[in-house]
Amino acid sequence: MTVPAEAAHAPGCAPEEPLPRLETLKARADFLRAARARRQGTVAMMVQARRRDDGTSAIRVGFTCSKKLGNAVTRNRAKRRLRAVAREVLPKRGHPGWDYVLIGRPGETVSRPYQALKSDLIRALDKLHAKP
RNA sequence: GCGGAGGGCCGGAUGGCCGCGGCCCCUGACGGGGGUCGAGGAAAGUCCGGACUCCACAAGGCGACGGUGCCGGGUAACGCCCGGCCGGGGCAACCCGAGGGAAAGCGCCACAGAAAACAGACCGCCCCGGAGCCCAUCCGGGGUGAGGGUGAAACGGUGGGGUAAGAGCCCACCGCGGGCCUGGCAACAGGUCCGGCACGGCAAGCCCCACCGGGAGCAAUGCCGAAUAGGGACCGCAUCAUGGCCCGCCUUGGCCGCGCGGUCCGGGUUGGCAGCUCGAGGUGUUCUGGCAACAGGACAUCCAGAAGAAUGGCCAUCCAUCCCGGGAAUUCCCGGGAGGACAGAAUCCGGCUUACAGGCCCUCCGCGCAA
RNA sequence: GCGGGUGUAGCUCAGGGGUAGAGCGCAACCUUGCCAAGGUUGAUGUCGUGAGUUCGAAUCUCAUCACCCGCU
Repeated sequence: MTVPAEAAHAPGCAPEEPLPRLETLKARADFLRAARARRQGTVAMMVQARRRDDGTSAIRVGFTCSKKLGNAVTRNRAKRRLRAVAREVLPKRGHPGWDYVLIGRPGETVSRPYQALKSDLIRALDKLHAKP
């Protein structure tokens, strides 16, 4: 369990080797393709993942927070927390050449403690990658 | 001290690590580094008013449709703001009011009641004549609208005189209407004289009067690139009926379509750039005019521009606030815990409305106490 | 950004100033050996919320909330 130790000095950690860059998913079609591929729900979010098989190696990630989350302020807050946790986890745990979509859930995405949110994403990624 | 009225302001602070968007500079090809700026009083609802852009462009009249509605002022404009008037509420400070016209017309006023709008008269009251010995009662004729009960509202109200009984029939006051005078720019107020009741309510029912309004909206609109043959633009010639030109009709112009020829662009879809942030600008101090809204001037200072959409994530301490335990009869101290309102720019301004934990300041009113 | 519509009984909807209604559903009873159907009777409402106009508002006016639908 490296999570507590990592959290202790996580803010200042300098990466040894250059981690793969994150790109933002923007086109509606990419979201629809990811939704048809693998998905895994957790307490605070739904994670969708898809291997692109187009030869490129970038990790792309998109975020969805619908009106069910609440008004504009809570939607923005949910999306920013998802973005923060993705930026911290995906470069190390994500697979190159995959697309990921993180979907916020009402209440939990905003109110869940940050460390729990983070372990939710790690556990979801492990399950998604383990699937055939 | 208690209770109340009006107005204004703030709406967490500091630090650390990791990040985001615009602009500038340096280094330089993917990139990296530095500097600087980066949400609100409501950014919200989209309820009004504008700026700006386009709609093939205008001028005038009539009519629809929509809006506004005491008076004066402010403003680019407004349905906003300021001052005043009138009506209503409150002991008061003060608050509330879609507040033009009901003798231009139409309509409605359920139930109850004799009668609901313009006159009439159900129970009554009174007089005369007759029937009846008289009374009671009945019949006929006439006067009356005082009394009764209904209703939200009943044909001016109260008091007195008067009368057969009554009645603005007469008188006083109030109310209503009209004339004149005074004050005021005006709404209106005050005074005086006359009339002698003749005009119930509803116009947020239709309506009448006055004033205002062309339509759409930055996803407007302009430009560039890729791509593709069904579309479109322009010019010239021809030209008849008719249709259309962002509510209808009319008048005066103007334009478009149908056919032939020529030239040019290139639909859907998708991407980029401009519009795009400096404007009736904001904030602070101050001067002049004004009761004020506001106007004019001086100085200083500030300026978010994204586009799956930045302005953040996490942590610590402090500050409000609350809870628990302990010491002191509350306030005070110590320890622990909880914990931060409503809410996120999307072309830009001026308003209105709505949401909002907690806190601060100023002015005023009533009551009580002390001096 | 612009525009439109709806809100009434558990459900679907009428009613457009004068006592809130219909159908389905629900409950009780009758009928039947039992059930269904049928019949009789009954209960049920802050008329989304708050102000205003009016003697009187589900209805008219204003504000507000929620939901739905168009156009670009």
